[in-house]
Amino acid sequence: MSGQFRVRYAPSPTGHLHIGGARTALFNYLIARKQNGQFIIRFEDTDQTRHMESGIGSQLEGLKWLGLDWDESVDIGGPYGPYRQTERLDLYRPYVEQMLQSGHAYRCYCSEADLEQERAEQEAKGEMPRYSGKCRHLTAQQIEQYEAEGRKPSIRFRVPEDRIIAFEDRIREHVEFESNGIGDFIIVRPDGIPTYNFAVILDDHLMNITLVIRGEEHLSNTPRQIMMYEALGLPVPEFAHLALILNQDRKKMSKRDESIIQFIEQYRELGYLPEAVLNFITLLGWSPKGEEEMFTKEELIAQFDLDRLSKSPAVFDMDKLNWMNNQYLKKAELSRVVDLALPHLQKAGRVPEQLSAEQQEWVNRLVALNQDRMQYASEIVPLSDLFFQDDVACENDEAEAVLAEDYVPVVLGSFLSQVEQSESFAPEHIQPMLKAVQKETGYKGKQLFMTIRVALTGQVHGPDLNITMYLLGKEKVIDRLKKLL
RNA sequence: GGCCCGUUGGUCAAGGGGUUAAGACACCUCCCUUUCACGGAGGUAACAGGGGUUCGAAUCCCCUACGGGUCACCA
Repeated sequence: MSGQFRVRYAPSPTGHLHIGGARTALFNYLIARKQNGQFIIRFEDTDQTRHMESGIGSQLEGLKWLGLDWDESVDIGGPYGPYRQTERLDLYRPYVEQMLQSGHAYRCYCSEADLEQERAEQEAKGEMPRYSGKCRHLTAQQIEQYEAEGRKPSIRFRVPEDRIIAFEDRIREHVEFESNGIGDFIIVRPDGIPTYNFAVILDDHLMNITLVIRGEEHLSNTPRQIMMYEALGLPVPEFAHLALILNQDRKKMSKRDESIIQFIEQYRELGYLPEAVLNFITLLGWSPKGEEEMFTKEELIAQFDLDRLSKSPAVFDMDKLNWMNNQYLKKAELSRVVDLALPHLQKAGRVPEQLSAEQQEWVNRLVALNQDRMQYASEIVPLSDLFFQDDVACENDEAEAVLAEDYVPVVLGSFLSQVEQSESFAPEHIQPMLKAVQKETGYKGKQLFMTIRVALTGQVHGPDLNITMYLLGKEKVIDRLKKLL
């Protein structure tokens, strides 16, 4: 099994799948498939206080929706399981022992309150908070006394002094840190559960991970991890640190930030197409070789390349995502778009839960009419407003100006009588009526079409007029025309 | 504040010593269309600033500025 290419996505299950997490997972996935390696999903749930059981299912579902699949994880198992850290506690124990025995780690009896006070004092003095190392050299008697007091120790890693920790990041290239800038950090909590920094290296080692692709926020954890690998005599994997995704204000996205839709789940709900979201996210921090940028998952796998990942952060551009989703929506099967759009119409109370055959047909036509202009499926609701309004109001001055022309009554009157006399109101029969109006009144082009469009919809922009009228229905058309005459 | 990372149009970005500095989104113009939209063709717009190195710097080096990350018993 050694010599294989193995990567992993290791989220903490604290909530839904985030754009940033999705991208990290995606890059891991793409390179794994490209290299014929394995893609593992592991859950880092050692923080009991923040644990959310639903997080695991939700993360996996989000990834599945995007079209990813994996070789090993909690749902399908695998030879390196279990795949959640709280189930791997026994596996970590020997390494803790080894650390303690070799002197690379020591017990620290400081309570959280002690540490907080220490931090406060340091801050008061204008120093930066950092563990003082006061438990580094406890005597046997001190330890005995602490134990007698019932204190539970945490275990700290003894950071070596005067070391330079250097590594070759696949994205950042040469990076180095001084060990002196790093305080002794906790690797096992008093309750025996290891902290993230310790558990990751053990899992990555135990799971034979060869390349760690993760967000830039982990870059400064890397020297800590390398020191631990070395203390345990374990091989160090390769690293690739991805630049972050920023919001429109060029800030890291915070959970509360509403300027941007952050969770994959929300895109699904709004009726985005997974292949569009996948395509778009890939382009955040990665660029293809040529000029083409619309890719299927398979094409992305073939093209993906670590060397083309960007070092600088990317701003999430909603406009472009919407454009791209529209591109995919236009090419999608109508029935698929209908399936996405219908629930939104039902939720808005526009059509009933149970549709008659005619209603279904009406919805199909409505969606087809708007398929080219929808950015995402739930937009069908605002786009269909005009069919459900009792009173048609001009949307703006431009529209009002159209109806203010002196030929308006002539055109509308002529068209009204055409409609009233018509036997069929099918789209193909509407066209001849317009011709007749043109012949009768002499008005054509903008003067004819725009007048009728604004009269019936209040808008100067809109979808195909004949079909709009057909979907509106003869009664409503007559009704709206009469109101203006 | 220390440490680390970054900086090409409004946004995504290519380009890594010699280029008219690509392409995409957005925006604008024109064409097509008896309306609207689609589509097509164009256009505006960028190497953060200052020093070096070099015949020559967007590309290499240094400094400054700005942005970000991190300094937890969070990941």
